[in-house]
Amino acid sequence: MKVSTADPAPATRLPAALADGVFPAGCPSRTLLDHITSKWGVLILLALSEGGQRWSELRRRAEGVSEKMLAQTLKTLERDGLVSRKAQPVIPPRVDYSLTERGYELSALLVPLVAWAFENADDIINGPRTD
Amino acid sequence: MKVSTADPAPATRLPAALADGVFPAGCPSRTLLDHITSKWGVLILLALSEGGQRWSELRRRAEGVSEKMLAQTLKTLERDGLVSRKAQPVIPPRVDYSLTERGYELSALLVPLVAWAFENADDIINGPRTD
DNA sequence: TAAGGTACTGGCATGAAAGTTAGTACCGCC
DNA sequence: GGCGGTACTAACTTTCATGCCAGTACCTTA
Repeated sequence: MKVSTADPAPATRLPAALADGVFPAGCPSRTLLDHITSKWGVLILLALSEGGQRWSELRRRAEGVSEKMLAQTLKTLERDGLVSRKAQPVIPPRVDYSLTERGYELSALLVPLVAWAFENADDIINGPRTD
Repeated sequence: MKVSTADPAPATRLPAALADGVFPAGCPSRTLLDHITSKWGVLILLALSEGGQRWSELRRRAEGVSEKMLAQTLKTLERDGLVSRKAQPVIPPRVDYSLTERGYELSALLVPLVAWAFENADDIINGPRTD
């Protein structure tokens, strides 16, 4: 089945692995995508793309995140090997989070996306449209 | 407040508009990001990045999507000016969906992300990890 | 005539995601 | 001595996204 017939040449191509261009339902990439494109996942990865940060700073930067969600998201990202957690056994607890190498790889792709969203959001959401 | 002190130089930078690197809660980019990083939003944008397609083909390619969710997601993306809908008033209904110029802009950023996820997913989710 | 395909819409139900609140352990500050 | 800060976890509740099913309108094929 031929899919692209006479369309504006897509400079970017889907992974060839997709037989017939179908995104399989059980595919692990679905899960991973869910993690990294989750509401708070994106923001946390973005925040960390600027360098290691502490719990409380992440809370401040991802405005509106609850402690629960921050903990949960960080745990998921850590399990996925995107974020590394370094806890120092000092008396007021101090934990630093940072991106792993893999995390940086990802954030390099994520940052332009968010930057684009940031630039276009106002136009699109509040838009020139009046309806 | 200095954020990045001695971290692996991030080649990619966040939009400078972010004061203090804080992602504001009420920001329209949050909404837009929610739309494009939604479970089905990503897949539909990706599918369409290969060219215009019909309703039934999108259903097949975004495996597991329900008709309701497909309709809803397409409507949101259309309202955001990312997808355009062309309905032909023929007798068995025929509707073609495609990306707008803005949609293509976005998909150019989205495709590498998904490709990366696709490549790394197996490793990360089912992983070399045994626990 | 009945089934099936196309492109939907709407209602009800449910389950997962998210928010809220409270608790922990230890310390410094006033 | 009590409050606040740090970095969480756990229980409870609410909200919402999603799923499932049924219906529509018209045509084609069997």
